Amino acid sequence: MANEQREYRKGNWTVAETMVLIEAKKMDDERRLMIRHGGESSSSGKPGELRWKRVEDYCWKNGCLRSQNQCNDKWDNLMRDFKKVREYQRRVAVAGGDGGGEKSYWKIDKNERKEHTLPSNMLPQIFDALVQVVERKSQAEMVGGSGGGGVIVPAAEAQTMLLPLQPPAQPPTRPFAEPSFPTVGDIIFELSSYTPDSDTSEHSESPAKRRRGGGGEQGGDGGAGAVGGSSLQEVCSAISQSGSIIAEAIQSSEEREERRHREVLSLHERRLQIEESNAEINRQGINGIVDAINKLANSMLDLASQKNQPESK
DNA sequence: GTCAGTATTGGCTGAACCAC
DNA sequence: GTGGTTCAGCCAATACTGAC
Repeated sequence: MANEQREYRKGNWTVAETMVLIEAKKMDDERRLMIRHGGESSSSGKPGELRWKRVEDYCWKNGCLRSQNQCNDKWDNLMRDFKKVREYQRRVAVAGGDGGGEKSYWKIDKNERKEHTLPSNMLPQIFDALVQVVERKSQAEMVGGSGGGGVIVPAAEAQTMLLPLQPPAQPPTRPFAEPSFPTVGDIIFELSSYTPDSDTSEHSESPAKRRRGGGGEQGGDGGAGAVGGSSLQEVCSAISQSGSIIAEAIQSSEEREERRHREVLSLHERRLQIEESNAEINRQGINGIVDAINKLANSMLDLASQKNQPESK
């Protein structure tokens, strides 16, 4: 089907393209999970149906004209940056948040980010989208287990969901936003990182990370957050679970909305195409009729002139 | 057990951009 | 013009997963 030669776009990825890629990856993850959990016949292994090809196709359908290799590479780079930021945010949370020495990633400037070897320009909306994909994936992979796990609620989402009375301070697309008001997301972040089974992503986290084993520097896995009383743990995990439930509800409703929006757009496009082709058909039809009438008129004139001639003689 | 596909990470290069 | 930075793109290495 997609055998035609595609002309792939080059150059920097726009935010829109990146969001499409993240969406594509999310869809693909969902699809694979469905397959894995028996939702579909396990045709996942079709040799011809390569994963990144599907991602590429999805991207093309949504206006992101990149090749599967480009998508793969971009995703790699995205994940690298994302993990750095996420790790930093966790450290900040564990160290006591803004009260302590370190500030949230979103509150530090470019130079400070550089000092921490963090990406200088990770956008909150992209980070949020990645949080949704990564956390959902790791959660889904744990399904069957307690399922609880600490969910990292994206900063922007947490703000909208827990502070409904906030004025619409954040425009739909935040150019290079640094959330200026208190980041509830960070608070949830903090809570999430305290949950007993906090490191949700560590479970799914890279085989490679495991392979590089030892991972010396990050020694502070799991147990690092040794929190005092078990009651505190319970409260934290309860809050975190509630947060995850709310986040999931919001997320699924957003997804539905988005899907509907896309359907409406594609319907609109199809309608325009049909209208255009109708107009074209009408034009051709009218032209045909005009031609026919002209021919008829001509032949009538000919006929009339022929009839007139013998009489005149 | 083998193999193909995939995920992840690290390293490198080249182009584009920016500050000086 | 030059040097530094960022990012896309490419490659290699390693390990996991699922099919056979």
